[in-house]
Amino acid sequence: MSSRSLAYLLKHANARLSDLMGPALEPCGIDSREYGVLSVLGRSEPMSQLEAAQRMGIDRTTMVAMVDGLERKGLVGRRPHPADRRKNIVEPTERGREVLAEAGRLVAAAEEEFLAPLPDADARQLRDALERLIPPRSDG
Amino acid sequence: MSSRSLAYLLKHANARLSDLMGPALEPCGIDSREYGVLSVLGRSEPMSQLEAAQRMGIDRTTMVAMVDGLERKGLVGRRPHPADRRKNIVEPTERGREVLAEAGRLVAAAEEEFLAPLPDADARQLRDALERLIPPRSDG
DNA sequence: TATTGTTATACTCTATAACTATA
DNA sequence: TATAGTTATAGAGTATAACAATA
Repeated sequence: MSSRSLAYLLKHANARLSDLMGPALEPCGIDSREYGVLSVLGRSEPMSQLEAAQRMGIDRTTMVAMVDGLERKGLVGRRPHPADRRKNIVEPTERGREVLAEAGRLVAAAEEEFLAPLPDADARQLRDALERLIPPRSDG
Repeated sequence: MSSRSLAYLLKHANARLSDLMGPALEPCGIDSREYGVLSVLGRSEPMSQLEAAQRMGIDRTTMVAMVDGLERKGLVGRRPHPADRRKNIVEPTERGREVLAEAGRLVAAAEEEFLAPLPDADARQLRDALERLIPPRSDG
């Protein structure tokens, strides 16, 4: 009866991982939200701002600000979509890909630290369970 | 390589559960944050605002506003601590306990819906894993 | 007319700093 | 001097509404 609620646990799990990721990413000059955007933009086919926003489950107006920031840092570039000039294709720059690669290693380490209290099998199962609870947006 | 990050999964798990809990609690006239405060205040010994805040991992200034809201709704009452008049003892009213009981049922149903994609054993293991990742504040 | 990007704006949640009263 | 509650304020993160360009 005194067990903590699932909402509490998820909220604080989130907070704890953020607390690990923020400092971990500092050497890269990006925060965890920017890492999220960069990894979406860098890991598959070129996509528009709207597509990227939808894949992350954030609003397109939020994506504008995120891309602005990453562009100022020289990590992504905008160019018009050749077939539909309403759209911006947003892609990581060369430097952006380097940062993404390094950030990926740092994030993996942070996740590992976060999951350290769990045996490997339990950590894998936690991830699997969350994957099943959160259906992918379009592809994944 | 295209697997979604743990941060993404936790953030969206959080969001999905909130989306379920908000509407579920509407008949009670409270939101999920108020439910959290109410359940902390109702489930163990009487405690001060600061103790409640610490147990929830939120700031004492945030707790002021939460207790204000619950007090306006007639769900909790403040009274001075008999031995230390700097402290407020905050306790659910009779109506507050009724609301808490009903809200507890609604939240349990919302959690069940959230966890529906998982077999019972996996759902239990998810909760256990999160418990181990998030150390309790003082007792639990 | 609908969609994409953009801007301006507002809202939610939370914390920090400073004050009051008590200890 | 330190602690508990309070207030005023500010910041982060997000979304909504309205506009321009394009489809």
